[in-house]
Amino acid sequence: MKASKYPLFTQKNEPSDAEIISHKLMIKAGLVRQQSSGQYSFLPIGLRILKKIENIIRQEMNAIGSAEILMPSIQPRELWQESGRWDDYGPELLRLNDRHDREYCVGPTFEEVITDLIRKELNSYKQLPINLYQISSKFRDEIRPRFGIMRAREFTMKDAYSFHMDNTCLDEWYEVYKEAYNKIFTRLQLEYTMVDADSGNIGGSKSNEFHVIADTGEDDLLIDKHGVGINFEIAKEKYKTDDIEKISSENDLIHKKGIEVGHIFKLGDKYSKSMNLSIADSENNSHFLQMGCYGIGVSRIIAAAIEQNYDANGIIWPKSISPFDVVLIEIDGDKNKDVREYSENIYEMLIDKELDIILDDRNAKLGNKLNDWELIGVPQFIIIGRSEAQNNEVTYKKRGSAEKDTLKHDDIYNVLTS
RNA sequence: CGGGGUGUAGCGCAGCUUGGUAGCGCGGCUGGUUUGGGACCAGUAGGUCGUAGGUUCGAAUCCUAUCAACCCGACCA
Repeated sequence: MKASKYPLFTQKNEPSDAEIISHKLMIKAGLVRQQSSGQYSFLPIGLRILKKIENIIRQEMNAIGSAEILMPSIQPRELWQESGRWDDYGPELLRLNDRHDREYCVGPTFEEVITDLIRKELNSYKQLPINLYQISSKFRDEIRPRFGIMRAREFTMKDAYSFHMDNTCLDEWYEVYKEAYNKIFTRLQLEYTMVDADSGNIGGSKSNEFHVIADTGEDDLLIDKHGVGINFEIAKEKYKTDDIEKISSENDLIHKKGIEVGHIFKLGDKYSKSMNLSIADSENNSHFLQMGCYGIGVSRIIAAAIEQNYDANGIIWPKSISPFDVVLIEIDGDKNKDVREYSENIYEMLIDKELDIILDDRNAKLGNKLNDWELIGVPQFIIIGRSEAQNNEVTYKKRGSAEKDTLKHDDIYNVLTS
């Protein structure tokens, strides 16, 4: 990727309608642009980050044997009436009619659609368990969207669904997903915690939330010394008081703010019963399937990661989700043929080694380039000017540190990947 | 939905109190001088002041309505 041909949309001025740091930086660094309330276009850099997160999730879902599918976002009223949620879900469900005046909603979640799919496809209990997931756009008509993509109306979510013959199997798979979630958030290099949670209008018997810890989080968490936590919403019921300070001091719990980025549920037979998803066992006795569902707010993770990783100059991406592994900045390459050629050589060499690299060959000053990439948050810089080109070396710098090191040509790759 | 403030150039803002037909910074474009951490000089383009109506000789400015996005609250995987 060459910056001269790659549209960057960084801006110097603070956006006027952004309140929290992640929102401000996402606008300034040119990751997203607002289209209307709670709806954002992803610009090239923003989409690269989204795809990096998606791919980590995809790999870990595939690793546990969950298979990727894709379902339609516009869903017929009939399915939602079967589950009872056409009436229960409320105004957050965006409803619309087609040209034949048939009623639909824009999917905020997909229990109905996938339950319908499985009841049509499932022939035998021997096919169970079934584990499927998708990564797609969801729409929730929030009362008040806010904080940029943090609480958007349209957002990218990974939702997985599991189908089981019995509770024991559901319990086992619930733990498998839980473990996969721990792997995902560890790979994303985020400080996070899992808490017991309220299952809300998704329903079911048990649920756990995964929160990225951040002061700007909208959820109150109570965490014990082993890192095990509970959402304040259910702590209120458990301890029969609304006083969060009282609960935390009396029970030796630490109060922290969290951004909910994942939520897993044991649904039990809520949807299989209402939508009649059942199968005969080996003795020909019919059973409603046990279900689980497992969500991750993919786009929200971008904002959450920024809330945890930034400084006065901009974003600082964890290596795992940075839009690029490294930016190669040439100084006056447009005027100095040696610099340009040498930069291109280094660039080609690193591409061959499959690093995600962008060569900033724009006709701009060094300070401008550095400021752009510090704002965007790429974790590693290689700088090439006249002296580097002459001496067959490069200047290496990490995001967030003022220190600059000189690297010999042969050491570049090792340092970048260490 | 209740409360609050806000809509003026791509972005950030001033002008409004006290009506006289728009200005600043950033960004853009052209030329020149610069160039190892956001350069400087000169020139230049870009806005029927959210929209509609009203008052007035005259409205960005006053009045009414309306729309939009933002903040607080209720609500929310």
